Amino acid sequence: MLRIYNTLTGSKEPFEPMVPGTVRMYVCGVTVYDYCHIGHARSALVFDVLRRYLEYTGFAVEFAKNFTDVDDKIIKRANEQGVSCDRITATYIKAYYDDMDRLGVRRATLEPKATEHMADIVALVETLVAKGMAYRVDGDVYFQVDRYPVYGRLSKRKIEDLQAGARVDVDERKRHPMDFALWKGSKPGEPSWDSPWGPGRPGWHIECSAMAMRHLGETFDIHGGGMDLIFPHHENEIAQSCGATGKEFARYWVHNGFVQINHEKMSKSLGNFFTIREIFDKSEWPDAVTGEMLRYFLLSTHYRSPLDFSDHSVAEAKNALNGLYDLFERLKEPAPAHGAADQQMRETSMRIRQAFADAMDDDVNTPNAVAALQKLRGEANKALDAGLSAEMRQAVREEFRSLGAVLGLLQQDRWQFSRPGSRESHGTAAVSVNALSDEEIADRIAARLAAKQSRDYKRADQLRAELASHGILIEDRPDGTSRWKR
RNA sequence: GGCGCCGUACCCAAGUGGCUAAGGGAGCAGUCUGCAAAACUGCGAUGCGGCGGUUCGAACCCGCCCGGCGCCUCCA
Repeated sequence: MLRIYNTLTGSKEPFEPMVPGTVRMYVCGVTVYDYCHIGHARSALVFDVLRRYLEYTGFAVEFAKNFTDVDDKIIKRANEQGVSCDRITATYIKAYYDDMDRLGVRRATLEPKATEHMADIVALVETLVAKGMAYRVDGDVYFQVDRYPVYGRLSKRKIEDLQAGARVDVDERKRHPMDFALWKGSKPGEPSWDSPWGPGRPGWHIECSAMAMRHLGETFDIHGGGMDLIFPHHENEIAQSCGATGKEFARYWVHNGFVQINHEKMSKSLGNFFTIREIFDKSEWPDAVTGEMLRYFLLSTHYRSPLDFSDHSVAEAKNALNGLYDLFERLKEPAPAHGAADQQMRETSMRIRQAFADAMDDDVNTPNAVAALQKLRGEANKALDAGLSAEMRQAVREEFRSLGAVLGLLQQDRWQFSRPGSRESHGTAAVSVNALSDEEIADRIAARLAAKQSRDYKRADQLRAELASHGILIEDRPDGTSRWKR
């Protein structure tokens, strides 16, 4: 059974959904005003993997991930570029999908947008006003923090401490410095929607409450996001949601750690961030970075730990992945009907499947899950030396496929993995310029084989060098034939 | 000032009271090979930032110290 760390209680807890067999989870998505960076990638990946694992263990998952498409930063960006907010959000939603597709992040089952839930948002604010938990000031509506007595229970802060440490300019109209906007009256030229308090737009926190409740119910299972959302965003979501319904909002709060650069948080102000597309587009053959490499890298650290991004780390991920794909090539070799190591391999495979599940059950310990996969690689290579039947080879390949699918890894064939120009790259011509066709490669390999047979090793090495210059590596089999890889 | 996190081999990274401290990458040596690649085998922390303490027993618990970081303000 899955045990997961719940920020609300500060401990790992056995995970049991409210409705047996179905998990309802909500994850804070992105504000669509710019390209996603690796930090966004990590967050998306963590919850993508959690969702995949829940499905793997048999749950149906209702997974909502929102797009924040009304926001100060969007308005600012639109004004800077002299285009509409809709134009900005459409552009970056498209970019988001492109990036996520390359990372292999699956679509959520529900992807609500704030602009499409104004009625829900307004209704929720009205409820809070009616209950005396929110008050109106001019065209704005604020949530009154001290009307929610357990405010601070998620982030373990006391209102008094916050007050003492507050560095933000306090809006004098607020009754308490920590009160936050549910509804903001709009200034001329800003996008706005009608409301009982005049034209305006929602505050940042209210949209998530309204959309989560609309799609998943007043109480649902998992709510996720980056660590930095614990306060104030998720704290405020809890206050306004629980304040409105009198019920618990999300039962398990899950937060992922940051991606860092040289041990510092990536941030725009430090100028040390990398966008996902930049990493893909700047990398060049033969060191091209693929989505799978980034995935492997991001999953090789536990989701709650900080993780340092560097080219070196991604290269290590690539090498680790390489060993796996080399094994797959071996598994494809012609094989006899019976193998001496079949039985042993079958048992090993089962044992590792269990180890993999144990790792994932332990608060989604992907580094251990990956280690299990690597362990299987070693065992499979050994079994191959001892003798594996064609059937068993296929079974081993299937094992990698099914476990890999939980992490979103190992779903490709070697060829697709190491040839970014073919499938991963989006219209990059550079890679294919000096690439050889399969036929040309086959011709040269045949020529080399002939040279080898006539003991003309000089010619054979020459042909191998030529292929190498095109990024083709030759591996000779024991029987004298060769396989190749890019 | 408040709340919290991290420090494990050359690098990345699991392990959070009790078998020889996972796994990967890099390196070195060996087997195999015309050579190479791949694969396999072996080597690699008597020690887990430091010093004390608790315990039969600690990388894991407690205290202090050193070093690094995060949140408290938009932020994955």
